[in-house]
Amino acid sequence: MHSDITAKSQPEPQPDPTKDRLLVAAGDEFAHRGFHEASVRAICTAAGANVSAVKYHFGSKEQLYQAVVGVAREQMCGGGELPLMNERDDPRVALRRWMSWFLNLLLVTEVEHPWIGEILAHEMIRPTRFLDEFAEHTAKPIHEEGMRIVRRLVPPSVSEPELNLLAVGLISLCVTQKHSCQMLQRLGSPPPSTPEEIEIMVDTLSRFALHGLHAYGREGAKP
Amino acid sequence: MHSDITAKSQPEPQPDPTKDRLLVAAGDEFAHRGFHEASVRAICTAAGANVSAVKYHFGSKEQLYQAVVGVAREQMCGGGELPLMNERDDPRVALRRWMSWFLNLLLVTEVEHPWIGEILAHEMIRPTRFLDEFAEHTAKPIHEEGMRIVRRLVPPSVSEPELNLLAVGLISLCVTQKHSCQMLQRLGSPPPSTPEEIEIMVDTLSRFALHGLHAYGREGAKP
DNA sequence: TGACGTTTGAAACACTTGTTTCACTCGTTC
DNA sequence: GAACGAGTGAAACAAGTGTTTCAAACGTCA
Repeated sequence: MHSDITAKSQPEPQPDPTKDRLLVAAGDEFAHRGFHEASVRAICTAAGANVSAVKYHFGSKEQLYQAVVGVAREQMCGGGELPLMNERDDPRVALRRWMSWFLNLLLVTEVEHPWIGEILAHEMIRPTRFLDEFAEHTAKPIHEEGMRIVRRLVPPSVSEPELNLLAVGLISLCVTQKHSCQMLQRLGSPPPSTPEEIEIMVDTLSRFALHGLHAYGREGAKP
Repeated sequence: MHSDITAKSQPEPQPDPTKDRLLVAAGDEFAHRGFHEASVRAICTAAGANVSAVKYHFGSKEQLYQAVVGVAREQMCGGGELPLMNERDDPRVALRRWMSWFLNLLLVTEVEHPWIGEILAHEMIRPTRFLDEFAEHTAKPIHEEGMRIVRRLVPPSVSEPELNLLAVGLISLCVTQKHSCQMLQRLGSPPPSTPEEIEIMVDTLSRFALHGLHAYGREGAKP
């Protein structure tokens, strides 16, 4: 264990360069290829480390993956908390704010959290136990906040399953931009990446959703 | 080459049992694990065939995959053509019909076309050349029909990029039900599978979208 | 019966996978 | 200097990959 030159007596665990390089390389590799297809040797080559370093610093490929997932989630949470709607808030404003937060979370990933999106995409078709945890602690709050907003925008006569479906619809409008980007760019609609472009998208989608929810279940508003 | 007992003289190419079993087993395996992670040996074991049969009947793993993709696309097209909107059609009816067709295509997969959805999900994050072809010949017509419908439901003042974004929004509402089903069932909203359940979903989503599009871009309709 | 092309079976090919071993260097402490 | 633990390097491990080879079996036709 190497310690700081100014603090010999207190050997606080200095971040290990090799361990850090492994973590970064593993993040890139797992994000690009998914857990099963990622290669430990490729990670070590990219990190300039020996294969034995994985065992030494993390224990195994799976534990390395868990470490990467932990970092990825921290990176994601660093982007700011999910803004919750107060009782006195205008639900229309809350909807727009929710969408803006969510779309920025999904699409501004290059610098802030480069791994979580790709890792989740892989988890979505070949789940590991991490997906359960993510659904419970990260996706569920977003969905529940969507439910709360929807509930205040539609008449009280709308049933619970319908509310749920509409909330999922709001999520759909956002996640598809990230999740189906390979298809969207082949259809000539590459997802935006800069905050300015994203804000335009938020504008369009939130107005669409707002009108859809507001007229939903009101018979007189039939177009 | 073995021929029908009743038609010795006309040796029409009878479907090869081994080849067919390989195709079915490969479809399941590729759908479940994706091209890269699927194992030729696992496919052959499931098909009760020897590994050499893959080389003999198809040439290689990649050519076997292409054969599976071909079958999967045929299965999908067998479900019925995309209903196109005529000039005299009510665009509101056309929207509902488009959504119904699309959601049924995505969700009624167990019997009719069990592979295409999963294969596409894998392609979406690790594309092979098949994704380009699929985008061009299958996804593009769906998207363009969505554009035509949206165009007739919003005021002419709405710009082309906005139209595009709204059409992608319609697609999003549908594909998420298939594409994110692993997450949705963890959120307590497992996608429907029976035609009856799907029709309820079509009802809710098409009304939501209809109202959203109808009021979109009309200043007076601001809620 | 013998010859022919088609199809299969078992084995080996060369290669990659995650994991493990062990000698080795390095910095610190006694 | 000796002893110790942390960390690294090269090599080997057993298992798995797609592919290839080649002899054997098959039904068909002369």
